[in-house]
Amino acid sequence: MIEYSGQPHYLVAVDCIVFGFDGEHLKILLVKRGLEPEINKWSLMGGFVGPDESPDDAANRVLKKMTGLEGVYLEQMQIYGEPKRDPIERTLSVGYFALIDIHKYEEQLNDDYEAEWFLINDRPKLIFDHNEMVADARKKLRYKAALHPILFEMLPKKFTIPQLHILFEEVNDTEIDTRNFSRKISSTGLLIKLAEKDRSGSKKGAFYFKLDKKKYAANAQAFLNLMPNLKV
Amino acid sequence: MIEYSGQPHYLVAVDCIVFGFDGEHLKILLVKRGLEPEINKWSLMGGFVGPDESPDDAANRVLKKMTGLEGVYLEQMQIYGEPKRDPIERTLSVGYFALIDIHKYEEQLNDDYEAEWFLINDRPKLIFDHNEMVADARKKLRYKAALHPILFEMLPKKFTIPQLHILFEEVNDTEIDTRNFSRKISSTGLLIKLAEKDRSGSKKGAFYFKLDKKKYAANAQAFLNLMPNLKV
DNA sequence: TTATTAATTGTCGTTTTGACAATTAATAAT
DNA sequence: ATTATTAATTGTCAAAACGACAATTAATAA
Repeated sequence: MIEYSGQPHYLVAVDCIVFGFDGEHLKILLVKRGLEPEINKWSLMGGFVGPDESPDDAANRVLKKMTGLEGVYLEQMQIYGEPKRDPIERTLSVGYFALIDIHKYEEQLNDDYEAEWFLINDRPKLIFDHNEMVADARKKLRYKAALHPILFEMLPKKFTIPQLHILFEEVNDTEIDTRNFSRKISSTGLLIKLAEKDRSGSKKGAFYFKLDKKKYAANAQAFLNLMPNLKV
Repeated sequence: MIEYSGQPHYLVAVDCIVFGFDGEHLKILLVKRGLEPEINKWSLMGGFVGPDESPDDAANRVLKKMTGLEGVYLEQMQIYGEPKRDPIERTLSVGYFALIDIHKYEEQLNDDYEAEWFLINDRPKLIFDHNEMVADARKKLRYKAALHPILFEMLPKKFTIPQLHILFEEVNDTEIDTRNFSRKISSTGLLIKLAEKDRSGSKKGAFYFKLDKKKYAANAQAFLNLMPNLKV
């Protein structure tokens, strides 16, 4: 068999920044690393890319293994490839960010892996360059969410406008006028109002909405301007 | 030395989609592949990631080697990692797109490498998954250029609004109203009008402009809405 | 019955957008 | 020298979007 002679070979891994929303704050899912070095330290969930899978496949596999979830929103971020980033041997890692419904996860919790949710603003120090990855993922999430309706991925099927509002504020770390927000979200035409109300949060109660999946699919690539003062 | 035992190792490469603009059309720079398999077939310029460099470093090195240019606009696109994408042995490739001033390149042309500019819409079939990479790069270029002032990177230091206008139309494959375009570009405040005129294109002549580099740097991350009908 | 609270709908002046017209500065033709 | 021609530039205006802010509504608690 022919080979590209003399070229160096490296390990290739994937690391996933898993975002969730508990109704109040943005969270990320971390695991305790299971191998040396830095064993038992907090890290992103990751794994090596196997011989018969693409990095995308690997990310989905890792996510399935550690959360039990399939078909989650997963997006390739960038590659991390500094020569010395892994002290043992050279490993390039493809960073992904994932958006999941935090409640869905709790149901399917897999206790084999020590996974835990942390507030994005109060998380432990992570191994290697994982801290940088989280910072990058957060930026990318903001960027993407300002233009595309992806934050729904972190909410249950039925959700209220106030819930969505808090989520947007959390992701963007800013206050958004409640009244203008409702109007903007409504104008996207992506939501279908349900008859049912959520009475847990207030006396009046807030109507539940669900995604119009057809329109959502059609608008996944469209530019939407979902944030005020988008133009600096 | 400790190793991650039993994990497979792969080759890691970079491939660059180099965009240029000749005043009329969008072009890409291709090279004739110098090694087996598919030797002498047209391909993107690429190379393996060396042991002491990051993928970003490698992309810059390849670009320098094949075009003579340094400090060009280079952006990581995504990783291509299907197991069978390279028939010889498994190679993952990080795709980059680059924007260069086509005239700058001509000056520094390096004849050691058989590089040639092709119209983006009339290019030869490329090896492996390079055709897919070009398609992806084009999409990404459109996306990015709709929001951020990056197309200037393909123009000379002095350029006219009509030149910029044609470039925008080329990249987006659409017609843009000349009058609204000038106004929008002016309103960004990124351009400085020069006293000199370009008289080659018309009787009246068009004023030259140059970038306000300070404002350009400040707006590199800002959202600008540079395309009409951005919202679908 | 009233006070309270949060959700929802409404108002309005300003800015942006995009379709379209008029003017201007040069050269080429008469 | 005057006029026609051409492309660059500036201008107009109605519709839509934006964003600051107020009023109303539907429930519960006092």
